[in-house]
Amino acid sequence: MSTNLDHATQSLRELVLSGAFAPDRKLGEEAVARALGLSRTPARIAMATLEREGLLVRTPRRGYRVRSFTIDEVAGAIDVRGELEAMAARLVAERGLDAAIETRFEAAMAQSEAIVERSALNVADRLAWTQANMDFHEALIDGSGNIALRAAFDQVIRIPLASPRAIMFAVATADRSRGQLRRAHDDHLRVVEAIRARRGAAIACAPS
Amino acid sequence: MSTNLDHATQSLRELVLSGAFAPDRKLGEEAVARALGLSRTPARIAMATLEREGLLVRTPRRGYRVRSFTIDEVAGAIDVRGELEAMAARLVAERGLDAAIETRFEAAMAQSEAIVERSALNVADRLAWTQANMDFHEALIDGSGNIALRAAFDQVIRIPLASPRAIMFAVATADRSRGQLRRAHDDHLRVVEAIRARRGAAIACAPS
DNA sequence: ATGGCACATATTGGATGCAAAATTTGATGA
DNA sequence: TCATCAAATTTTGCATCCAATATGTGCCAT
Repeated sequence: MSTNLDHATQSLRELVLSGAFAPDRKLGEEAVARALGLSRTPARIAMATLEREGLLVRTPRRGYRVRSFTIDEVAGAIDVRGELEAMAARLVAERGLDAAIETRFEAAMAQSEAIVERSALNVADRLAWTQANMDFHEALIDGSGNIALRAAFDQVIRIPLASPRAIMFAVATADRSRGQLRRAHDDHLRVVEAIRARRGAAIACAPS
Repeated sequence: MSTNLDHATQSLRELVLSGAFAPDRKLGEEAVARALGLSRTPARIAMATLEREGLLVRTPRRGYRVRSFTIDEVAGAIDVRGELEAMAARLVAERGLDAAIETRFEAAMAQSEAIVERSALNVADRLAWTQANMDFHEALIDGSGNIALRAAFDQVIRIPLASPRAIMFAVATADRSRGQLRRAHDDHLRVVEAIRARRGAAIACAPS
């Protein structure tokens, strides 16, 4: 089960990420509460959570505001994500693939393979590819079996456009060529192969 | 200025880290509120924050409990920290040292150098060394100029015993030999030297 | 004696009320 | 006209209150 609070936090997160509030402008508790259809108490808690996530900035006694990110900051986040994923791949290679993770890898790969092979790619295809891409990266992180790595990853992908989910849209806004998808897919193939061969070292791939 | 909430969060964090509450046991709002000398509202926000940090676990409608960490999880966190610091060192080497960071490096190095040279080390010395060690690592992260790296680092060092502050006490509980301190100090020297020489690659050091 | 059910109690989740601090507005004087 | 200061209003931060749900206890039936 979930509570209203979880829902409120997620809603507010989506609102902020969708740009519903202007960056660097004051974000009043009352306004947020109204936007969420709740009172100020859960709104306040959701805002505190988003502050910890880095999406909002709080100045004591002066409220919250939406944090803005520069291109360099986003690029930096993607760098860190790549580093963490490379580490995850090494760890998975060392530990070996357990059945559950292997299943997730294969499902994601099959899905993305099918899409890449298609002749014409519509919006639904691209969304599906994005999902498969995310599933792959999530499986990689989970496979590492390192909860600190997982926590760091979660922290980093909260930076707008740094997530595997966002990359699709970041590159030329929803118009990524099949060639790029193909390349990302091949990268993933190489990673899985290296993991299977237990060659942990020197796994690196372009962000996807 | 700071508010009561910031104090509450910090106090609760320290209480949890100090083991004031038994792990995996229910942590009632009322109890926390009393422990903090505040009402339930700020207590709840502080608990939500600590949940996001990973120190508490929440089950909806069933409250929070203190999260327990295994040895492996702590070790994993230290691994991730090392990886992030290595990345930071590379980035600093690429960017070059700006004056402010260089000053911080030198202050930390001087402090730790002075302590390592001392003949007998009392508790105050060890605390001071811990502080200098922390300052060094903080300067390294800040010097990277990558806010995502900073955020990931902050997330990881919240795992008990994974912080540069905690390492001192983790190894044989406040009885680290001068040899170990010496080695850590030398590691730091090597890192700074490599950074000065702009050799970003292959910087790695033992946790300290 | 033990398992299950109903009732009593405690606790969470959310709304509202209140005081303090900050921002805005308006007035006054230079 | 513009700056400055003060009053009014808004907003934050915290405490308390209320409803809904979970938990604990004791009784009853088998």
